[in-house]
Amino acid sequence: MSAEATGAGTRDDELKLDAYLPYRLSVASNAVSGLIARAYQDRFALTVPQWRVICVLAEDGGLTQGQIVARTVMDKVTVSRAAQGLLTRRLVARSDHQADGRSHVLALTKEGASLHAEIAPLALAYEAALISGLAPEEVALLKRLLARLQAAAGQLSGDAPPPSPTV
Amino acid sequence: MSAEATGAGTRDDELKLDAYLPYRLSVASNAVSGLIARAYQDRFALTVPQWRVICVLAEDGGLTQGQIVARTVMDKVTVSRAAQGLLTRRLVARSDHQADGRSHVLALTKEGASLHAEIAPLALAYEAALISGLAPEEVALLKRLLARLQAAAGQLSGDAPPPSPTV
DNA sequence: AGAAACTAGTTTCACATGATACGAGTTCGC
DNA sequence: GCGAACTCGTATCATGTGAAACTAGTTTCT
Repeated sequence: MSAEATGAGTRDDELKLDAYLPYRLSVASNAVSGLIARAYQDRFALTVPQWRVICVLAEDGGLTQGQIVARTVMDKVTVSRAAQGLLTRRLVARSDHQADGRSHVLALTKEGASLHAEIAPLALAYEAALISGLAPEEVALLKRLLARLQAAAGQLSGDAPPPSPTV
Repeated sequence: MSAEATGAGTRDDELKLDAYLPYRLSVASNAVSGLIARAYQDRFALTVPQWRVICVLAEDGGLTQGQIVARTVMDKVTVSRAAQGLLTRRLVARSDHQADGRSHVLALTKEGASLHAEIAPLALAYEAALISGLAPEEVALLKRLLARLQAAAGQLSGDAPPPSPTV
């Protein structure tokens, strides 16, 4: 092993990149996202945004793009492009929103639904493979902590950003 | 609260996006990365790759780009571009590698080092703000779990990717 | 020594992403 | 009702990223 392990003797007031949480988070997320993205791309020619749209439509039924934006944490533009791709592939269908002419309601077509049914087990298998070797309560804790971090980041984005270096 | 919480009644064989770990991970990471990236950008006109390069140079002294690539998890090209930006701003200096004419050794200049000294406390303050409200052992566990996920993802990338949907 | 195989780093290209601007439709105020 | 202010979704633009090609330098094999 090359050098000082990640374990104990790290002083709190020093910055070690390997121990820096935002770095660790980003690296782990990139690794996982890359894996998943490649899987969807290779097997089904779906981008991650497209996959997410399919997911929420499968869960919640017909939604407008605005609702999808609110539901997933994606940009307006990203959702728009994902929807277009899915439309041309006839995986989702669009119907005019009755009360609002600007908006449309998106819903899975039969093909979209069966594609979802086909991918979902694979997605779950990936998740299972990733967390294999973790205790269930560890996974639950992980999810809770991630949610906390996300909330804290959102909080800090709004505030006058500099958390005073009160070290 | 809107609907079924993340807590109990989710069946394992169903795919709920909100409970899907890769999704949660990606969303949390994006939130945190965005926060950090904006901070560095606004205050110091540094990109995240540039900041990472500064960090490892501050930790480990003179390194070649190849070593930086190995140390951080970044692409060759990303490191190259980050280094160029830092060079033109005179935050790092380049000296020819004695034993290998293709390679150069990068090291922080005095300005680079003082910039690092200036940013590091802020970076740590951000981390502290993010994990405030978490118990120290929770944070430690989080880091361990992230490392595990990263390792598992790397593992799966190499293998014949499809974890059989053995659900 | 000289040619083939390899490596460090850069350049080029294709693509995905998000900020901004825009057009169409809706709502509010009068 | 009619115009101003607003919202949904799309189009345009600038930027960042990684894959692949390329250059320069090094190692290996004969």
